[in-house]
Amino acid sequence: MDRNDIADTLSEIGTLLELKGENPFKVRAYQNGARKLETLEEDLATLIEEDRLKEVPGMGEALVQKITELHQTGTLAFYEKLKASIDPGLVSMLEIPGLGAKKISAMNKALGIASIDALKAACESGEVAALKGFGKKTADNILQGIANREAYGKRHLWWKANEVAEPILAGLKKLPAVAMASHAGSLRRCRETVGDLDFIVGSENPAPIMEWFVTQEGVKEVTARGETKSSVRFDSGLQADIRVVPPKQFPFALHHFTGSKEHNVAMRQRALARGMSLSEWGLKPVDEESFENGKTAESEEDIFSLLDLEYIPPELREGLGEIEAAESGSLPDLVRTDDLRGVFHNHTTASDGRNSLEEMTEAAQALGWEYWGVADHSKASFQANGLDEEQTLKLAQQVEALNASGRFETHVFSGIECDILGDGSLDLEESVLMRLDYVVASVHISMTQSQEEMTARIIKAIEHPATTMLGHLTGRLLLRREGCKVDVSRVVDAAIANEVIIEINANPYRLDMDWRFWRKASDRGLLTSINPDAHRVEHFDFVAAGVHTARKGWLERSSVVNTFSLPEVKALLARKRP
DNA sequence: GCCGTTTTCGGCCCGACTGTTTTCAGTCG
Repeated sequence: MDRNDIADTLSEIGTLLELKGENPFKVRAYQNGARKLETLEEDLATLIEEDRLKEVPGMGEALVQKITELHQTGTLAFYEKLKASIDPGLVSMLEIPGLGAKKISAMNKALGIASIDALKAACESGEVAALKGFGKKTADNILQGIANREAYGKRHLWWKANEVAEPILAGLKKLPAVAMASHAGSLRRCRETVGDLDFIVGSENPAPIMEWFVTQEGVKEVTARGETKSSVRFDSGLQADIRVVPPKQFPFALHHFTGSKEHNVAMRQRALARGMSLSEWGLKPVDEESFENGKTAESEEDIFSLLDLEYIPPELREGLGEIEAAESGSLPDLVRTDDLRGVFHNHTTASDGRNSLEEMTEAAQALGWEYWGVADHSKASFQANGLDEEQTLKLAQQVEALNASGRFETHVFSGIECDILGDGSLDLEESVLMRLDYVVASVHISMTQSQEEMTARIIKAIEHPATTMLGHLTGRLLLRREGCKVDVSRVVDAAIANEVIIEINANPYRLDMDWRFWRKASDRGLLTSINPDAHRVEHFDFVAAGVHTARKGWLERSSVVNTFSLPEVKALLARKRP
């Protein structure tokens, strides 16, 4: 069993123990162990073989034994026994908001409820409301939760959530009662999808802010309304929370609610090691009763500074080593959207794009870019009006003529998004591909191959002498479709060995290759290009989402080729065109 | 279940909000 499967099993053990009413800290130990396993720097097999797994923080005797058993045999007696003792229906009930292990367990004991359907029936019949500790309101909320789960029980694309959040944040900042305001949570950390929106406001006068917030356009339901904290749900199902705190507390609250949980735990531990207690309320000596005489902070920068740390940008706060890097002054100087000087991988009306070569060039110039590259589809993408050899060369001639005309200051590179066929060969003649400035090789067809087949196929395409970069590695569409199965580590190795760039496809539904792979890959020397995969001029804006992916992957400008100047990029592309 | 020069036992973050209570438990973040 590989480490991700083992991590899933540990996490599930945590959930099952919770339903059993086990010590919450034991539950946390399992969940922490699962996470540690997922983010292991070293190879699990090696660690087990050399008996060094116990050196990983959070891995004690019990976890090491269980992980070893799972790794070597693929099963775990403890887990099988635990699983058999708990009805799987109870586990699914945890997904209903407002229901936790205690209530589920209570209803199970008193009424024998062990499925969401049974729960729904018991709520409707009044049985749940009659239970001690429950009431009509609770039963109604459970029913509402079941209904919401069906209608809304999903995450939201960062891009779309941000479109809702931006006007709210702008509106909040204009309110007279508001001293300062920010978004927080996974939205601020720029995760590819977000569960809900979080807003933190600094103010001495919360009442008018609450009133404004719950009456915003698009608010369908006010799910909580307090003096300093409220929650609303929008038509789209997206939920938004707001918290108002005194201005003095704002930086601490902002830091706390930006998270991640793992980052916060590490920050608190760091504070404790210095005899201090850190929370959303402030930073104070451990032995002080209140935060009244605690440290003051004007901004998040001050909080990090008080703990002898460099400022950690929100995108990095995932508990993946950012605090250690901030301590040693080795945080990356993260790439920014305004570092970009151009983009590759874009489409025009020659294949399935909406705008012409000239319109796209004009838009690229308006963005201040020094260059952009046209990479229309190749003929295997029949549905996208892909180009054959003759059409490809014709488009390249048009590009050449446009550059020569001097109509635009922005230089246009001629490329192609060439399909990687089922056997790993490229869709167009090598002689044609070599005459273009660059080739983006992408998988669009035969997406359901086995991991072994797909990995070999992609590596073969990487080894093709004409390939400049690899397009959307897995082909995933967030919240819609899983990507194809591929051994990322081997693909990255092949790309480095063959001087091939792997793109960050910045389409908000793709963000592929995933940020989780980038830190390690760039450490090994892999370069990327942040590509909007634009099919119309407005899509150039997608690069902002791609930059988030790069930042979450710890990337600096030096790893992102489209931050390079025009001469530098020309030299880079020429490596593949001897 | 993990951890430790204050501890091998007793902590492990804790406050807001909700609903059901009549002073507090459960959930959430």
